[in-house]
Amino acid sequence: MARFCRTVLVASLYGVKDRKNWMILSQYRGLCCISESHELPDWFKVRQNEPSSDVFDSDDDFMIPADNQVISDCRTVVRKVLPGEIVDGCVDEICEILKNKFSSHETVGLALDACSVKVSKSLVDKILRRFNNDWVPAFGFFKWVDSRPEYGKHSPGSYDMMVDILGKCKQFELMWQLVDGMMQCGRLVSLSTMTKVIRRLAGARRWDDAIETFHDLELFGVKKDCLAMNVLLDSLCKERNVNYARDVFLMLRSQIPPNASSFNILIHGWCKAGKLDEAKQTIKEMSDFGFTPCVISYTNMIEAYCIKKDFESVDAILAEMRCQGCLPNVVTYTIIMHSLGKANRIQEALQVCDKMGRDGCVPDTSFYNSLIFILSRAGRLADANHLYEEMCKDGIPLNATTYNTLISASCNHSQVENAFKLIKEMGESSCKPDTKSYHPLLKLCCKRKWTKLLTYLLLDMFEKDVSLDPGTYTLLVQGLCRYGKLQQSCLLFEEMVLKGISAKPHTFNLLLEALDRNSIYGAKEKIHQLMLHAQSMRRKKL
DNA sequence: TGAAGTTTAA
Repeated sequence: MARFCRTVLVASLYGVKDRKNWMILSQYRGLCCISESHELPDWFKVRQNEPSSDVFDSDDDFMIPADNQVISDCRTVVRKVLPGEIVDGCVDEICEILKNKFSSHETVGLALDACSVKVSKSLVDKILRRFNNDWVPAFGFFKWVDSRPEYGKHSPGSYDMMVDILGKCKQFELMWQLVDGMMQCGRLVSLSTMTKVIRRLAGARRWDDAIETFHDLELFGVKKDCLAMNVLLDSLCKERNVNYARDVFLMLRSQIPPNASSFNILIHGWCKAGKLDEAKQTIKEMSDFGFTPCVISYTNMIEAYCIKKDFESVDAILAEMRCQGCLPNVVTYTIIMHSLGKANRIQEALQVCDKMGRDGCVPDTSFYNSLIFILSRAGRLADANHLYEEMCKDGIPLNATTYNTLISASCNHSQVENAFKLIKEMGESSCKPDTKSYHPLLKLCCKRKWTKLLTYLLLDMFEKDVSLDPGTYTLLVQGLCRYGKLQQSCLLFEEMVLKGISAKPHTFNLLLEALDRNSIYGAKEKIHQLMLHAQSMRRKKL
């Protein structure tokens, strides 16, 4: 029954020559949940090099429907099909509801009141993980659960996840309200909570706020110790403000004794910023303070020279390490091999593998991933695939990066079917596909104007709860616009802005120019309004 | 993600 309804729905969707898919995708994501297993639709099975305007329609006449009839029809069908048949546990039932569009997090609760599932702690965490890019449904659900008398209190872990989601989506006012709420509920705020707050503030370039939060830690019952200081230093360094990190460090170190990590964090910050003199100076300070520079300190320096392609200096540091009795490890070797590969020095890169073996250092997943990357970049996709097989055979665990690297390589070599095979395998393995897995395929579809395949991929993403992140929206809006799919581009742009994701000025301009060129003034006005809306939202956030 | 390394990025 379920399969039948899905088929009918999908068929009717594709039957209308793509016109309404985009509206449905944008307006009613729940549609995608009706499939129990996913297969490639027939039209995909035609090979890409066989000309078939029907399959890879490069000029479909997409139109926005005048009313929302299609959407409400789909809702009716989906509702009829749902109970008991397709819903696999409470998680799916709740996701089904949460995938609708909500104007605010308050309205989410009203929609959820209609369902009668038993909420458990693990269910809350699963839902939060699935909606970690969509704060409105996540927060609405979180509040709704909180209001149910039988649930009790959220666990500190769930609170921390929610804090992180709000921070990631730059909802800082709500984030602070939640932290205050945690304070009122007892001693729920921990260093882990405040770590999320500090990292997200620094990530939004609110460096002063991040520093102020550190100074206020004790108000939240969290100790201002070396561990907390390191979180602040690391957040500042990772968000490219190593100068701030240094100032904070100089200010704090008389009150809070640093450890070796504090120095290594700073060394890493300087190295990433390409400031090698400062990095060397910090290594000296580290020794003066009584900490011996370790493999991490040296590896940071090596990475900085690798970025500059200064492999002679890399060798000099390796020699110095040996003198100090500090042996390079798999991380050191990965960095060197990767950089040689990127500098098109493949032979030398491969020699690193031998050298590592002689040192008795065992390759790990990241090392393999790196090797797969440089081999495919050098056009040796067959060797890369062979390595992947070797990993499977030798029991070296694969991770999402292994798959994502291979998918991207396959797309770059126009091996679309291999990319699909990998994404399918991924779904069946323990590492689930994420936005990065789909990214290269989406990009290729935009470039080749494969609208149907693109629609299929988006359906597949929604089905697997892979939410679109800002990068993917940007890719789609720009990609569709560049390749002449202006209306689809506008729709996605609208969805992006309404979700509170800030678009880059470049994206605005690209769209406006294209609409101008095509004299589509109505849409131009609409995009302009959305742009103003986005700007005022951004101002509110600041 | 979080004291160092791997994919993605106009």
